[in-house]
Amino acid sequence: MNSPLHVYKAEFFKTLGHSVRLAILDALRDGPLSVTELQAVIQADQSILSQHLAKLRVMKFVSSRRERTTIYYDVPDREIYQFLDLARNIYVRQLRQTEEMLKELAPSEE
Amino acid sequence: MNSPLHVYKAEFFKTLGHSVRLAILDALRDGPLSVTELQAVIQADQSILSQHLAKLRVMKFVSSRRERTTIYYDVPDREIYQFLDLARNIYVRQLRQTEEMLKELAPSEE
DNA sequence: CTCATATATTTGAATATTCTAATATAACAA
DNA sequence: TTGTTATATTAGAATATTCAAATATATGAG
Repeated sequence: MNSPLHVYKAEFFKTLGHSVRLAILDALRDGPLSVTELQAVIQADQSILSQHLAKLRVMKFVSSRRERTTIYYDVPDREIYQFLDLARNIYVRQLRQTEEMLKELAPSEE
Repeated sequence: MNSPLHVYKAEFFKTLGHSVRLAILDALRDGPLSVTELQAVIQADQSILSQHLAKLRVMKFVSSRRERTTIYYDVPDREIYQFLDLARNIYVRQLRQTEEMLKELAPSEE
């Protein structure tokens, strides 16, 4: 049950469980960006961004390459976007379910 | 950047970021199970399981139905399994990458 | 070498999550 | 009613994660 693989799977999802890290992956959808560019797109400061990039690097969601003083981050495994899109389908349905419950609740004010 | 939706997405992944919760979803792959049955399959005690089921319920990964004194849990949105399988493809590749790095390291003992 | 720019790492406090143990609730049987 | 089984919830301690601030490193210019 708590085999290394099970733990690894959990780490995989945990790594995606932060809004800044999701924003980073989103920002890299159309190709590599430098840290400075990421800072501009996502409103987060340098240190925070660097810390989250480190986590994404450890779990191999992103790769980086230096070009002079600039470091470009990239998402080498493009299937991640298919995966994120599938996730979106699911959580949109989950949200709609909640919405419907609220609608049922509102008119009768129960 | 920290819009409610972004936070919600993160919650979605965070909910999957625990080995017991992943084990629960795995156990429910072939149909509903009661809490007692889940306890048998996954080696975790009642309270723990119940707490993790609560989190999965809140995020609508599972639904529950009572039958006399027994409560059966189910995964109503089957697309979740497609999604989990896609995740597996990705993290298996990520693990292989790490494995290759280790192989490169071993022979030369660098 | 010194300075500037870009990025990474470390440290500790703030916050969130998980676990354990105890208690609560719900359904039913006797 | 009392007891029993199945499950849920609560409370607090243990642990993990995040953030902010400070510091470190790497590269290149002058």
